[in-house]
Amino acid sequence: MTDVSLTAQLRARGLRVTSARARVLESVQRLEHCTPDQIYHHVGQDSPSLNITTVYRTLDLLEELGLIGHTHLGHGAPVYHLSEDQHLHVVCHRCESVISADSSVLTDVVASMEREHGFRVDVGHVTLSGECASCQAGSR
Amino acid sequence: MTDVSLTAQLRARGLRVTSARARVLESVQRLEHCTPDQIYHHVGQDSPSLNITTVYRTLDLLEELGLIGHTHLGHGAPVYHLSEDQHLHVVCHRCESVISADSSVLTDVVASMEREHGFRVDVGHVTLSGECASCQAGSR
DNA sequence: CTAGATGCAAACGATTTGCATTGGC
DNA sequence: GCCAATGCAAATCGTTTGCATCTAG
Repeated sequence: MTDVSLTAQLRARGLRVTSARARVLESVQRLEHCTPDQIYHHVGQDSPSLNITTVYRTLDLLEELGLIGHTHLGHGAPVYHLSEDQHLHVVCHRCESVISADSSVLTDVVASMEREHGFRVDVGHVTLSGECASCQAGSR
Repeated sequence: MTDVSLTAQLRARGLRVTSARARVLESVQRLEHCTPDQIYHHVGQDSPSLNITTVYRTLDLLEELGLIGHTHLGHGAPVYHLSEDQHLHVVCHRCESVISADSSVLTDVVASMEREHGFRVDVGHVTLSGECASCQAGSR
């Protein structure tokens, strides 16, 4: 289904349908939350492997097409995910663990940003950070 | 006042009170939302200038002391701000402009993350991203 | 005087760019 | 065959590390 969508989107823009594009999209789908480097290694398990540069360029393209999105969990590399799995990322800045929360917790925030600032929040791109339950317990 | 606090915090930990530390803290205070590089240049307008390495090390220290905090507006460098100006950062991923919103819009989200996941959200570290009003108008 | 702070240069990880080659259409 | 897509190497950006020197206490 994403596949059909990819081909359609590429054709619609006069871009070429290549195996690199399909393979990167599959990896994002499979790995769920993944950095460019993880995708590079995952794709590279097949042969021939893709160049890391191509992974970066393809991720940018897939994002422009609206098929994937990314968020920043912290200082490091961004993580990519399919646009269709829309959820909120929550990361602990002590132990780096990530939990996914339902994006509905932001419904009111989205509405008030829209109302007060005309700003349209992209929920899939939001990461909340703070301290998780076990780190709060441990740091005492 | 932040100054008194800095000296006190350093003394309390047996660390040294140096001009580099005071100058970096002043720059963060003055510049409001600033990257390590911007701080480096701002501090460097005086002489003698500080080394960029010292800026990084000092920012880490000031953050550990709880005097400053940082958030990630996007792909690039983090931005630092005084802990006392607690507000929510909102950035447009098209034009990169940043607006500050009152952190109270997150009150309910913070409460529900606490209740449902025992997770304590750090509001000063949160950045919402999306599309600002003028970019929405422009992209049509 | 001595440990902690700073400067300097080099290393590092993530990403981008320029340019030559390849491959969809 | 042509232009988009890819590979490759080098450049770039932000940040960290190792080590020598300096300075607050």
